[in-house]
Order: sequence, then structure tokens, then C-alpha cells
Amino acid sequence: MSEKRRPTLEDVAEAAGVSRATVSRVINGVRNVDPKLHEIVWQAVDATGYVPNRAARSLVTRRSGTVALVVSDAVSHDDDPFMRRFFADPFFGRIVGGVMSVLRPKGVQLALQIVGTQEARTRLVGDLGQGQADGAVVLSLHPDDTLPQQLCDAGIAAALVGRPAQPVPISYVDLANDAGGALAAEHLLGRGCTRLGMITGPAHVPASQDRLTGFRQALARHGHAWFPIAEGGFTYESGESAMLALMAEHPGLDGVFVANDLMAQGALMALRTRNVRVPDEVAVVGFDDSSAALDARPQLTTVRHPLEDMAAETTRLVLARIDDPSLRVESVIFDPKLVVRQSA
Amino acid sequence: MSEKRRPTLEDVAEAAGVSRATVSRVINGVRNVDPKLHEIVWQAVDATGYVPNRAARSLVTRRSGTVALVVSDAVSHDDDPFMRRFFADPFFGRIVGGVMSVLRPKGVQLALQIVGTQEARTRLVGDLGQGQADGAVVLSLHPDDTLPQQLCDAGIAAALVGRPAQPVPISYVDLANDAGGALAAEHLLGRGCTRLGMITGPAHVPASQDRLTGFRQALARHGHAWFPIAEGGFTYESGESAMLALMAEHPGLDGVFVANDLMAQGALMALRTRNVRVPDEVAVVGFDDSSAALDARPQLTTVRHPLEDMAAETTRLVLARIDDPSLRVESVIFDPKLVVRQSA
DNA sequence: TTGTACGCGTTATCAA
DNA sequence: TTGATAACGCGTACAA
Repeated sequence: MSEKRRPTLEDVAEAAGVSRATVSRVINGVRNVDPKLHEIVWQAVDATGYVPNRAARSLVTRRSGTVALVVSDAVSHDDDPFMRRFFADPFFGRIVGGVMSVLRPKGVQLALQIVGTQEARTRLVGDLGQGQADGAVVLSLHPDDTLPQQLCDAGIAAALVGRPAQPVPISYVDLANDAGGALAAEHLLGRGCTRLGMITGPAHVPASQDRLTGFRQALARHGHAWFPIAEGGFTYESGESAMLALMAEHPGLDGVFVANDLMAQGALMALRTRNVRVPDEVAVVGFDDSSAALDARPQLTTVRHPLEDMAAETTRLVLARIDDPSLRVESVIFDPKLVVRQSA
Repeated sequence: MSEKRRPTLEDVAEAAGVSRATVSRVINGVRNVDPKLHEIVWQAVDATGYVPNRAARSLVTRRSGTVALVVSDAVSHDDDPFMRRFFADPFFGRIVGGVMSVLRPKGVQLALQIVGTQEARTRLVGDLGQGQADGAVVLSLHPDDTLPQQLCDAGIAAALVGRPAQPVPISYVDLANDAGGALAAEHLLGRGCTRLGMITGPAHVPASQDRLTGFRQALARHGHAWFPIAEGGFTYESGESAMLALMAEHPGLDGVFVANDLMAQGALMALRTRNVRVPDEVAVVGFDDSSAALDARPQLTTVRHPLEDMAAETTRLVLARIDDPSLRVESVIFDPKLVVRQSA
């Protein structure tokens, strides 16, 4: 890019009147350095405008100074409607924000990787094993995803955002989805609803199951042994039709917990179609606190998913494991909060 | 990661019975290599499982083998509702897909960078100048964004997805937004609408202006000298209120062109609120063909924005400029297509 | 066409 | 505590 040569350690050393080695030690914060030299060196760094050469450093440290953000789906990105849905949620952006918030201060690069096919997954694990990145923050979006196991087998420093669908000894950060379901139940009961129903997400998604379980247990604690359920697919449309089905079979419902905001938005549309007033006739609680919650009419009361914080924590887990590969597998669970708006 | 040392060029050379240099030449596809050796070397590469060391290569080639995907906004990510909107669109995911489709085959890494503050922008330009990445695909989301100019001044290989808001000698790829506006106009007129209106995006966004211009000119060609306009902010809510305003002031409208799908979705909601049938009483055409177009009821007839292709082309522009910095600034314009669904 | 040898900018080892 | 000096793995003039 620039015409003139970038300053190197040697240049700084000359400017400071010391040796390369000393400058290197100062910059890397190694102890055993004369405080006087310390200052002199930093001044020289400033004066020369020195910036460490990542490649040279990587070559000798055998670290890339990069962490990969891997989005793993069952099928290729382009063909899959769910993948479009995934990006359609603010989900991804929030995660990126959380990851960057811890990577940036450490000067670590974020390399984005999206793997849809089995071949791509295998290649990715190979690349990571070759040191393309020092570790990986992984979003595994499909229950049959083999990537967590592969990463584990390859001994790669990685952690998942969200509990792995299958039991794999890999670190992860998750939300107490069951607690979220309980929050929704308590809130609906608290506002006087007595005939509750739920629209769940896909049965094979762990988060979806947990939300159902939490909702069910909280209701059971209040004596509600049973409630009608309709299964959706986390999409707007599925929420709409699930709500229609629920209303057709159980006309007396006065409260519904929907496993994500997008479906809840669809459910609101269905209620509107049937001229049912929300929340007066039927109260609706969503999940995620995504932008869909604000777009909805009425605005959604929903369970907030602190994705940024969770992504940041996941990144810390990965970084810690890069520093010390002997660290044991760990999981961190976040607690959800209820955000009360208009729909319940 | 792995216990044993990774194979190096030296190992391959030994296995093939040639010198390091020859192996290097074969791998990098340099001419002047004996075809026989060529094959022998590749077999040795296979046998040893050799993979080039990026750091070592970078050190000598002075290339990072990385392209940055930069999202530049006027304010910090977390605070800005527009940023959430941005990620809320499938926009970002589609662009990532397009970029990766050309980077992956070339073995180039994608480094994600999100800069919200002026300080972050300056630091980014510095980092890129230091060779953190060889070039940048840039999404500039704010009219006052100084990043394009800064990149230009720093002589960094970069190209924008979307026309820069201010005239800057930098390569970009854009959509013929005006042609898209014209498509919408022709379609509405073609289906017999005679009293048209438009909901525009923010006046300072170039794409928004162009859509309006194209719509206007096409109508003018058919004798429609004037039509009512309401300005929105590319959000669902703004589309909803713009539509309400339009209906209040111009009750006779029978067709509306909305500058993006999200606003169009809001407009549909407004029409529904007023019990106006779509498309029978009022036809609606959106823009982008985002997932919002499919979520809408009725599903949106809209102008398709070939974002993946555009992002891929932008990436090619960046790559070409990395290879040959003397390449002149270039722009590539894509043509939109009309996707007919139910709303018009 | 192939091989030798040097340099890329760091970190790390070992004397001093 | 500091300073030479040896890797790190690769590309490439230059010589053969």
C-alpha cells in the first residue's frame, strides 16, 4: 500500500538505543525490564509509528491471532429457507456485536465462516487444525450437526452459543430457556389468564424443548395439569397457522405463549384476522425480544434473550481455552428477563 | 493443536526428491516446471498432507490473504436503531454469502469489521494500511460516512456495495435503482392503476432517491405529471404511518410503490387497518425481495435486489485491485427484476 | 529447468 | 537485566 517501508522492531530499537530483544520484551509486557527503558522504548514506538507485524509474530508463536465465528447449518446457505430466517433475525448481528466486544480490545481478528455442507465442515476443521484460526465461536443451527463433535475430536479450542443438540464434551453458553418459559407462564397467570395455550418451536431444537418444559412446569405448579400445544417452525407463517389451529380447537383460550417473536408476530396476525382483541381477549407472550417484538401490533410482551452478553461470554471461553488448552469443558447459563409491552 | 509438527515445504521436497524451491514453484503454479516433476510433487503433497503456512507466506509476500468486510455506520452499533434494522434485514447475510462465494475458492479469509465511531474508522484505516487485510468490501450505511474518502486517501484496495453517498473516487457496485422504480411504475400502470402514490425512503439515501426518480420518470412518460409522496425511514413503522398519511390525504389512490419491503409490510398493515383490500382496491409494490416480502399478507410483489451477485462482484473488484493497484476506479451496475406475487 | 541462498519481522534461547 | 543469535516456513533473485 504505502510507498515507504513499515517500521520494524529494529527501527524502534535503534531509535531507543537498545536491542531488538528488549523492544520485543517491552511490547509483549515481559517482566524483567528496566522501568526506565520501558518508557524510552514506548516513546520510540510512538515516534516511529511502529506496529507489530502479525505474520512475523504468527510465524514464531504459531498463533494466528484470529478467532473464527462459525455458522454451521445442515444444508447450504443459499437453498435453505431457515438460513434466510436465521439472518432475518437480528440474531446474527447481535452475536457479532458480542463477539467483537471482547475480541477487539485484545487485537484479535474475527474470521467469518459459514459452513452448510458436510464437506465444508470437514474442510473447516482441517483449516482450523492447521492454525487458520486459534479457536472458534460456533453457532450450530441444526440438531444433526456433526461439527461440535468434529471440533471436539480435533482438539480445537471452541465453544458454542447455545446448548449442543447432542451431548458432546464441548463448552457452551446458553440461556435458561426453561426459566424463560416459566416467566411467561407466571406473567400470563399473574394477569388473570386461566385458559392457556402454547405455540412451540421445532421439537428437535433444544431451546424450543426447554421453553416448553419451563412453561409446563410453572403451570403445573399452579395446578394447570394440561394445556393445548401447537408446533411451529420458528417462522412467521408457522406461527400464524399454529394460532389459527389453536383457536379452532380451543375457542376459549385467553393466553398464549409463543416460543419466538417471529411466530408470535404471525399469531397476532391470525388473531387480528379472527377479530380477537389482544391482550383483552387473548394475551400473547413471545420470546427473544427481537426486532419483530417491536414491529408487532400490538407490541410484544416477550422474554429477553441476552444474546450479546452470551456471545461475549462464549468468546471469553474460547480465548481462555486458547491460552490454556488443558482447561476443562465448561458451560455458562444466562437468565432471561421478561419485557412487558402491550400484548400481555 | 496437534502433537506432531506440521509438514513443511522441506518435507514435501524430501518426499518428492526435489528441492524446496521446486515444490514452492509447483504449488504456486509458476511456469517453467517439468510436467513430470509437477505430478511427482503433487503426489508428495498429498502423501505428506502438506498445507502452506499462511504466516510464513504472508511474511515474504507481504500479503495477508485476508479481505475485510467492513460495515460502517454513523454511530455505534449498540445504540443505533437503524443498525438493528440493518441486521434485521437479510441484507447482511446475503452480502456475506455473496462475498464468501468468491473468496472461498481462492482461499482468502473474510475478516469482519464493524465500525461505528469516527475513532474506529480511523483505526480501521490504519490497520488496513498496516496490512491487516489486503483489501476491503465496504458497506457504508450513512450519508455522512467519511470512510470511503479515508480509504481512498490511504490508497487501500476497496470497493463499496452501493453507490457512495458523496462523490468519492472509489469503486462500487450498485443496483439500477431508478430502473427498479420504473419497473414498479410500469407494473402498476399495466394492471390498470391510475391514481398512484409512493412511499419513499430517507431523502439522503442515494438508493432511495434513485427509486423515486425512476418511478417518477416512468410515470411522466405515461403522462402522469404528479403523484403524492410520503417519506419513510425504511422501517416497518414508518411505512405504516406513511401509508395512513397517504390514505388520509388522497383517498382515491389505487396503487402504491413503497421503497422497501419492510415499509411495504407496514403499509399493508395500515391498509388492513382501514379495511382496504389489497390488491383489489389498492395495489402495492415493494422493493428488495427480502424475507419481509414473503412474510407479508398478501405476499408482496416487489423489485428484486440481487444482493448476492452484487456482493460477489464487489469482492471481485477488490481482488482485482489487490492484484493490480494501478487499476482504475470502476463501477458495475446491476439490473433489478420484478417479482410478481399477490399484492400487485 | 532446477537448486542455492538470502531475507521477510518476530519470538525465544542462551550467554554475558 | 540485556544483547547476540538462532529458528519459524516460505518466496525468489541468482547462479548453475
